[in-house]
Amino acid sequence: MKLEQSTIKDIARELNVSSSTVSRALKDYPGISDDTKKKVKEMAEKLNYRPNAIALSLRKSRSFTIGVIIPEVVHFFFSTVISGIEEVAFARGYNVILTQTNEKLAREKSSIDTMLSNQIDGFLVSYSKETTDFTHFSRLLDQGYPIVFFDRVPEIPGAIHVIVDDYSGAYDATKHLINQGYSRIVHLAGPSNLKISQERNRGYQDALRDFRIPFLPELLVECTQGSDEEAKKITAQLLNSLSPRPDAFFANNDLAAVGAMMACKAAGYAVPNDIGIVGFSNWQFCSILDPSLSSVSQPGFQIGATATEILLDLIEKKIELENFKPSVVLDTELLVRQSSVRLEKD
Amino acid sequence: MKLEQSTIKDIARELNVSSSTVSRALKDYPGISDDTKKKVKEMAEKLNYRPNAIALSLRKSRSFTIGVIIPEVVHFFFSTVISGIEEVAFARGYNVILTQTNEKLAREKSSIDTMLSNQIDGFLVSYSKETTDFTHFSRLLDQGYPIVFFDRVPEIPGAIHVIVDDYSGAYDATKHLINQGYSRIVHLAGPSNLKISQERNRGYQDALRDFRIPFLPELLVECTQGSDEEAKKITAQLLNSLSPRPDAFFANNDLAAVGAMMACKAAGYAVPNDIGIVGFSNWQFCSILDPSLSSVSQPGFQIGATATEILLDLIEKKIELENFKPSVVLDTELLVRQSSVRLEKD
DNA sequence: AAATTTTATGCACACGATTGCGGTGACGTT
DNA sequence: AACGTCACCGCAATCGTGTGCATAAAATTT
Repeated sequence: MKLEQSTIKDIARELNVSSSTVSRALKDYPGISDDTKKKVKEMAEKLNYRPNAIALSLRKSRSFTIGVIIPEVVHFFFSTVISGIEEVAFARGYNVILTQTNEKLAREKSSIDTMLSNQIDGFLVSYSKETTDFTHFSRLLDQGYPIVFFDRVPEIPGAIHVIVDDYSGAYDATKHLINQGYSRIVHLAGPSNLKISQERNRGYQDALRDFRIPFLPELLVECTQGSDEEAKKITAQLLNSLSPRPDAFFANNDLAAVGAMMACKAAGYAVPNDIGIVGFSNWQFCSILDPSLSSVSQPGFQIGATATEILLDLIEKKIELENFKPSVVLDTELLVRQSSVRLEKD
Repeated sequence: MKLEQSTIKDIARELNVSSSTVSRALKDYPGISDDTKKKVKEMAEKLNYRPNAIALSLRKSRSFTIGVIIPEVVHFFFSTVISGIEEVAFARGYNVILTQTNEKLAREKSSIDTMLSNQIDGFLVSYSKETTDFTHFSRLLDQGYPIVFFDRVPEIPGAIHVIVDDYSGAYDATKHLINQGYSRIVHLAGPSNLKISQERNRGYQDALRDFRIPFLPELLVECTQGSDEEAKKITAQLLNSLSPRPDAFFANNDLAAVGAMMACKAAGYAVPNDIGIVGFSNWQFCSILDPSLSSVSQPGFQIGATATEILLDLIEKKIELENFKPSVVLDTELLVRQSSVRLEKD
């Protein structure tokens, strides 16, 4: 059914030359007469010749394809990262093959396997929440496969990281809330096995300490799922049980911040006047909420772009793993909107 | 640097058998003794053998990879579609290679080229806004390449479509607004060259007609960009210039609906009591807005999953192009939330 | 005119896996 | 002893491209 793709041999047969001549002519090798070069190229055009990348991959053991492994696609942050990856890869002539793990370790491993089978040139990875053992990655590194980790990065030797400055982002957010006069600040934290969660937590606590606000363990709550529903429940409960009540929420992610905001409204508190809220990630919806949500923006596109540039440089040996600083930290930016700025009154 | 992958030949050499025997043993071909099968498999395990998918692709002229071409990744709807695609492809043992066109025709064509080079087994396409000529697709179809179009689909012979029932969705949304007592209903339409925009427009107008509400051309406005900013401006202007003012907005997409909502609030109108609003697509943020936004939900995941199932069936010749109905229409669902339901009062 | 260099091209093999066909030995049958 | 059968396995070609080496023809030098 499918029409045959024409090959170098077809061109060769048509022109009564050898296939090696055709190959060289197409690549403008020296030692081929301009005359035959012209003829070959015309015939290639005529036969609608398209080089077979698969054959080339086999020959060179290179596929010009990079594999991307992420927890999930339907996530604003990750989709912006993908966009950055795709952009750079396309510009430099690489393909992107994508898999999502849905936060499952088994799927992470199986994705790696099929990608290895496909002779992928390198990996871009943000690992799943289930992943606590990293030997499947370190083995790859030992074998010399280029890997660049982003966002969620493991503590294994030789791994290159592209991350954002979670610590500073969290520090700035907390500091901002303090400056706005909030003092009983809850941190809705992320899963404690993720380094990003730890860093944000650390930023939160350091800011409190620097401004001489006591850290109260009961104001630190882990939201394992990170959904708005979960945060809503937790917030409602906190507002009920704590006395005096919290007067601000710094959430590990925007959805949790939204949950907190909904719970506050439902409990009859005004945001931002009674309770201030700051999120993390700067999802698209932050600016269209009412009140609009202050959030720490992570440069997703830039993360993807930077990670890809580094990976391709590694693949093309433009940089050496040995003398490369292991992690790139991109700046976060606190975007102050309505949800954390007390209005003029009293 | 990169450690050599072990091949069938390595196993063969190690065991003093031929590579064909190894190949057959690994695949449990008949005519190989259980003894050698066992030995081969053990050695494969020991050498950490992984089949080279590239070599297999070359031999079979099949890559077990499908190409996905979409306008942009950072878009809630498309990201859910991708998720559906990835899920089905993974389950059936296929790889997904992804490119975004950023709505550029040139990029669409070049993506097709590199994918063809990579011997892709089939295409999943939602074409760019710039695309008005479809010969680059029909040529592929003529050559026998399986293509399944989704969401944005061209009117060319032999093309298979997976779409949602835009007409009914728009009809239902408009009908709902009418039932709620709104009568001067603006439609913020999409680019008129896209079929989805045309269908939604048709649903809007038919609903008006069926309920004997005159269609007023001045209430039909095209939002070419589809951003919240654009819709905000347009809405503000409409509220100012029209008399009597509009009392409802049915937007072609959720972002536009949000823009309309913001403009209404800014002009001092209450949503939903003064003005009702319904969006389209049911983006994640609809439920967390205040008031929450009614919207027509498109089953993005299911679109991706269905399109992929059909494509793989075509690839594997489980179905024939000839006797297959050319388009699958998935149901939309109107999700009624606060923004379009008048509160008890008067 | 002979020797040497240059130019243009072809041959053959490699990449890794698959597969039709043919070969080899063991065994049983007449 | 001769032949057929069967289980088991290897040879070699194939997919499309690239490349080191050889080679023939042409151009240049001596």
